[in-house]
Amino acid sequence: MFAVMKDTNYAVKQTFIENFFTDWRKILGKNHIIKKFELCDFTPIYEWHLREKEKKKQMTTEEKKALREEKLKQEEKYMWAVVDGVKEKVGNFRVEPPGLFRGCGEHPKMGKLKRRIQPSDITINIGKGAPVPECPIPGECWKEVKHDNTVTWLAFWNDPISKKDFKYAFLAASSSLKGQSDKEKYEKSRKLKDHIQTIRDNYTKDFISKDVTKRQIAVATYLIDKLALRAGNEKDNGEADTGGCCTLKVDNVTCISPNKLQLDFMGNTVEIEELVCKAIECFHAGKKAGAALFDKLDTTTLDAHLNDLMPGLTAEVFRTYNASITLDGILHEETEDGTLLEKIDVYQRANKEVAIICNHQCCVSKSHDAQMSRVNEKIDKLKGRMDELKVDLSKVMEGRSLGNYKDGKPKRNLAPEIGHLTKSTCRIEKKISTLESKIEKMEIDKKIKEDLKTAALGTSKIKYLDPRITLSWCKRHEVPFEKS
DNA sequence: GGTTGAACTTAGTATATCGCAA
DNA sequence: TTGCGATATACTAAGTTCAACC
Repeated sequence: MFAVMKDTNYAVKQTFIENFFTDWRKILGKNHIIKKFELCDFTPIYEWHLREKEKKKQMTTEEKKALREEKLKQEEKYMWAVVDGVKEKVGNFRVEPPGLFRGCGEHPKMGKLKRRIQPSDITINIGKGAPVPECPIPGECWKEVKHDNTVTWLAFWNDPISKKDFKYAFLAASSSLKGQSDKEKYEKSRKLKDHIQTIRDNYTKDFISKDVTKRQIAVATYLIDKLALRAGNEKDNGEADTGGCCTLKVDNVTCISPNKLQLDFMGNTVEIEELVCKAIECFHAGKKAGAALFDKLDTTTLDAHLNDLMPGLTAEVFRTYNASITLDGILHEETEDGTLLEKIDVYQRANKEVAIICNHQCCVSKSHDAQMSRVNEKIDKLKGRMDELKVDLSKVMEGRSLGNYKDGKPKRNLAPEIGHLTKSTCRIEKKISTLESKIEKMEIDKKIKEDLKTAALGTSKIKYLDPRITLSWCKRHEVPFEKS
């Protein structure tokens, strides 16, 4: 497990190594010859792993296909569950295999061994009288078989890394159960549309409330609405150190008077209301680094307040609402009668805008730099060609010969006689202008690529954009749904 | 009224697959 | 046909919410 991770940056992190070695030594036992991590050479195992990977890569398409079909055949019987008489797809029917825990950020438990899950760890939830799924390991049995029809999970086990956490087997996202709850989510966010003006008026008033708690609630709601922050629950020590709105520390937030704000986990400074800036400066006063910005606030308090404003309103609803309405707005404003590609481009840009609002990030891809320099090369080449054309143009203007190409062949003289001057300069000029727009387009593409190297579009599309907005736009503008 | 914990949603990453241009 | 980049999917960690409990 460790050797396979040799080329990741986990393998060089002290916490990761320490946690890994502690757990490994437990397995090795006190008297084992292996005592020091530094003396272990994992290279042979790593090289074996690389060879196996290469073997897999070398397989022909048919071999891969056969393998896939064989796997599918074996899994078929685990892929479905009958719920209220309807066959539904199961999301995850495999337990998490053993491995080394990979937490996000500087997680204190990274590298710990995630042990194998046994049938005796697993609780099954099925209908009363339904046949109990056969335990796949002979001689072992399930921890428990329950018949709870008030929950949607099919099975669960305790997370071996964080004992108090559970891992569940649920139905797939395409199941009617998940679809139904998705629909309810989007209906709720549509309902917010009818309340949003009142809510915004309300918190704007409270920016200057004498009551500190009220003022903190107002500013927190504003940040959630305006910057699409997530709620920010308290977490135990021993978990990843990340934060949302309610857990903001004074050092996460810098005010730039009179109306700008810098959040350390977001790239740019953002423009905010001056009164919000003043309020935040006030919340800062007298606090040391590491202190909570909203000391009078937690998610329970905040959600209670939101629930008063609109039944069922929570912090997350603002994100869904703002994401979906942004998509709708951009699609309405910017879609023009154009080619299919142009329409899809509008959709993409709207999607990207939403991803930026929701701060959906990803790592820069390994090949990003290489891709960029390839684009740069292409642009340079085109620019070189452009310079040549310009020289040609001036020569033609002066009635001179164009000379030869590098390979010695004479350049096609576009204007052998002065009489054709206008026509030939036109042709060169036209070439120059198409080249110009080509370069321009590439420069724009390059900029977009660079700007969005850390933006992930998938999450907002699946979790925050009401599919009905996309569907109706597709219908209106004759774009096939699967292209959006 | 605050705390805890169960259940469920959201998020990011590794990997597989797709689709298009060279 | 191939190889690359874009896109989809699988996986699992991290987060939210709500209700039970004390």
